[in-house]
Amino acid sequence: MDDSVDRHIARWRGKAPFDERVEAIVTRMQFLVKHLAQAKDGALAAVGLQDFEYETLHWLGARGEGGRATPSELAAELKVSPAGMTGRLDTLEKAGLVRRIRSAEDRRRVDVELTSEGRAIWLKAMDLRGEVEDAMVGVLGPDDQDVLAALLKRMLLRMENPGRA
Amino acid sequence: MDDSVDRHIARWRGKAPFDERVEAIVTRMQFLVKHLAQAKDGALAAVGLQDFEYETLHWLGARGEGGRATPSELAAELKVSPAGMTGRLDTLEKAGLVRRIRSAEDRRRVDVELTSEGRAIWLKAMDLRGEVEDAMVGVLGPDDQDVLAALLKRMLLRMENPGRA
DNA sequence: GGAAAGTATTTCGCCAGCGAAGCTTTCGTC
DNA sequence: GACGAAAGCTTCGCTGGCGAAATACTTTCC
Repeated sequence: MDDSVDRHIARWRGKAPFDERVEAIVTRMQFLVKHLAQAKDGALAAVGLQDFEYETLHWLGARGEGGRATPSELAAELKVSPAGMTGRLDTLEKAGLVRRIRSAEDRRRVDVELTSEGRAIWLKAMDLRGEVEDAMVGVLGPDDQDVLAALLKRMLLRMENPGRA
Repeated sequence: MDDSVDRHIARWRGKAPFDERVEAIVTRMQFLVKHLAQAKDGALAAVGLQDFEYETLHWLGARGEGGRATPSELAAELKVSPAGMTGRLDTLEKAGLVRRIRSAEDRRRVDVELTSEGRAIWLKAMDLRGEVEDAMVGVLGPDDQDVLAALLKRMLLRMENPGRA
C-alpha cells in the first residue's frame, strides 16, 4: 500500500538527481505534522483552545505548580520568535489563562505563570489532544514507538547542536 | 545526552497523566519540521525562493516535462487549502516561474505548468535544499533511514486513510 | 559618576494561510 | 432545453508569526 509520498516519489523517479530515502522521510514528517495540527484544531475546539494556545500552556504547565517562565525561555523552547511569543501571551492573558508579572529584582524581565483557570483548561485539553496523537502513533506497537523516538532524537540532537560530529 | 524534548518531559513527569512515548515522538517531529523550515529558508535565499515556493515547484516538477497539474490537485497533495494554493500560484506566476492555462474542454479548470525558468530554479534549489535535509537525516545510516521511513509511512497511511483498521 | 554597550520585551509593518462567500462553468434531471 | 445543484477557482476578511526597530532597564568600562 502506497501513501501520497510514495506516489510523489515514484512520479519523478529518474527525472532529477535526488536521495529518495531522505525525501521520503522529510516529506512524511512534514505531512504528519500538518495532519496532526489540523486534526488537533478540531479536537481542541471543544475547550475553545487553538493549537498554539495549547502548546504554550503545555510548556508552561510543565514548569511545575506556579508554571513560571520568561517569554524568552518559552520562545526558545517552542522555537518561536520573541515577537511571536508576545502575541501568544497577549491572547492567553486576555483569555485569563496566563498572568504576566514584572520581575522585582530585574525589571527588564517578565515572568509568566498559569492562572488556575489556565491550568484547569490545560488539563482538560491534554486528554483531547492525547486521543488525536494516540490515533496516529498508536498504529505502532510500544517497541516500534521506542525505535522511532530514538531515531528522531538522534536527528534532533544534531539540529540542536550543529557543532557536534 | 538529552535533547530539549527529554528535558521537557522530565520536567513534568508525574505531574500529569500522559503517554511519554507519544509525547516524545510528536514533539520531536514538530521541532524537526520547524528547524528544517528555518534552516531551508536560509539556504533557499541564495536562489531567491521561499520554502513554500520551492515546495510548490517541487510537486509541479514531479509531474513531468510539462509539469502540469490543477490547483486543486496541488492543494490536496500539499495539504494546503484551495485559497492558500491560489495565493502561492499568484506569487509564482508573478515571478514568472509558473504559468496558468485555462483548460479548453472544461473552462472551470485551470492547468498550472512550470515555465522553463521555473524548472531551472527548481533544479538549482533542489541541491541547496538537499544539503540541509542531508545534514539532518544524514546522522542516520542507510538502514536506520529505511526503518524510519517505514515507521513514518505506517503513521501517514493511517492519517490518510482514517477508516482503515 | 556617567556614557556606552548589552539584555529583555514589546511595537510595527508585513506575509502566508484559513474559512466562508462569490463567480463562472458544467452536469443531472425532468 | 432549461433550471437547480455541483464543481473549480478566486476574492475577502482575518489571524498567527516573522524580522526590524523601538522601549525600558541593567551592567560595564573609562
